[in-house]
Amino acid sequence: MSIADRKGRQRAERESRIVAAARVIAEREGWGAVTVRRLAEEIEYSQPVLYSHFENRDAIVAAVAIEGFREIATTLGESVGRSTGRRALERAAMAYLDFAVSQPALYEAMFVLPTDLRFADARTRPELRAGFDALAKVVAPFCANVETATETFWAALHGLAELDRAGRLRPAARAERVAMVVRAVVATAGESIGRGA
Amino acid sequence: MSIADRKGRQRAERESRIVAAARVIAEREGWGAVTVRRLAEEIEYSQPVLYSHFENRDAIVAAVAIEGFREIATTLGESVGRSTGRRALERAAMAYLDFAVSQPALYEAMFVLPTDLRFADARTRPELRAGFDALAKVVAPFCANVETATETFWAALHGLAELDRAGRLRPAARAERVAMVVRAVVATAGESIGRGA
DNA sequence: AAATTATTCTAGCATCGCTAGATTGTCAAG
DNA sequence: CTTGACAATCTAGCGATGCTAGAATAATTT
Repeated sequence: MSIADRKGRQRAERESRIVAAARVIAEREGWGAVTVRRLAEEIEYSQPVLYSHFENRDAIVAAVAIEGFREIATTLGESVGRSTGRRALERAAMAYLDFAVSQPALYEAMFVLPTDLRFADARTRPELRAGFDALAKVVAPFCANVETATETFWAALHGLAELDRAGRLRPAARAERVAMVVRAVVATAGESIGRGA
Repeated sequence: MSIADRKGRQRAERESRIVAAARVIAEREGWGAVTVRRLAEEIEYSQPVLYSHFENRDAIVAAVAIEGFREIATTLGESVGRSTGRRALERAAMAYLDFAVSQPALYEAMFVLPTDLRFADARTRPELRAGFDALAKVVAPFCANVETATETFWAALHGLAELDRAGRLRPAARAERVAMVVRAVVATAGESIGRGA
């Protein structure tokens, strides 16, 4: 079955070349420049070939997004490292923002463009959950209701990333805003534990 | 000059009919359904007429967005009313989220679709600033660095709105998340004042 | 009434996502 | 080696998009 294996490998490789090309073009020229014709030219095949790999253009964007979710999970994990407590919070927050700002098109694919990737749902793909778990880990020491606190922490970071990316916040104050979010999580710890849920 | 006035009025009215149609269609069927042909049919003129009002399709979206910025500013102001302190924070936060969730297409126009409306900039249009100021007003009592604190508060609300809209948070926990943000602002007050800037 | 200007429409271009049907390549059976 | 079946791929084109040039109409001025 070695020959069928080779075909399968080549097919998989072609698929990943499509995704890689989409990602590169998007990051360089924006998602508007990622057309099916352009991708076909890039991988040196005709357009219908793309549709044997992906149902439609959105599915290609979604494939890039999933790459992004995988990467942000490991990036968050690595950035935290062995640090704990407030230090871990700070590093995770900074790493999150750096990720979003340094790869805006990737981040856009993950959070702005597609809608068919469900989250708070049973069908949620594991890639989408890993990043959330990484955040939950650093938030947990400070909050009783971890799920809600993580959602809120994540939302704050996401909001900072989005508004920053859109040029709607003062770039110079980025670190200060991150520090403020971290301080907020730390400060609520006493209250929230004292108050219960 | 009454006749020229009438023409000006009619022209302005036609323009606002375009914007209104775009907004209604977007809210009912999504922005993808807002095509130039569709809008032309809606106002019962040919397509080129639209281009005598707006430079391109994006400019129509931007016009809807500006309506949104005007409205969210007054909505925030009204929701706060005479309340102060923590109460004012809570009401503003809830009003913000309600606005975003109840008019998703409008909110999308304001924050997702266009990029040519600049913010932290000298050319920032006053409509875009008013909402920010409304938030600053309720945040100010709790923070020394109002500008940064308002940016951060706004980002938290925006993140909650976006992730909520995309179905990536548990809908049932929305109020809890808002409460958490409010609590965070209140809790940081002591620290941030004590620590200075 | 004629000429000029402003207003609006018809018709079409380039490009997009996507697909049906023809064409080529591959490989086992005769 | 030939042939036939099957898989892989391409050519060509459909419908819809944003946008625009140039024709046609309406309004205003001379």
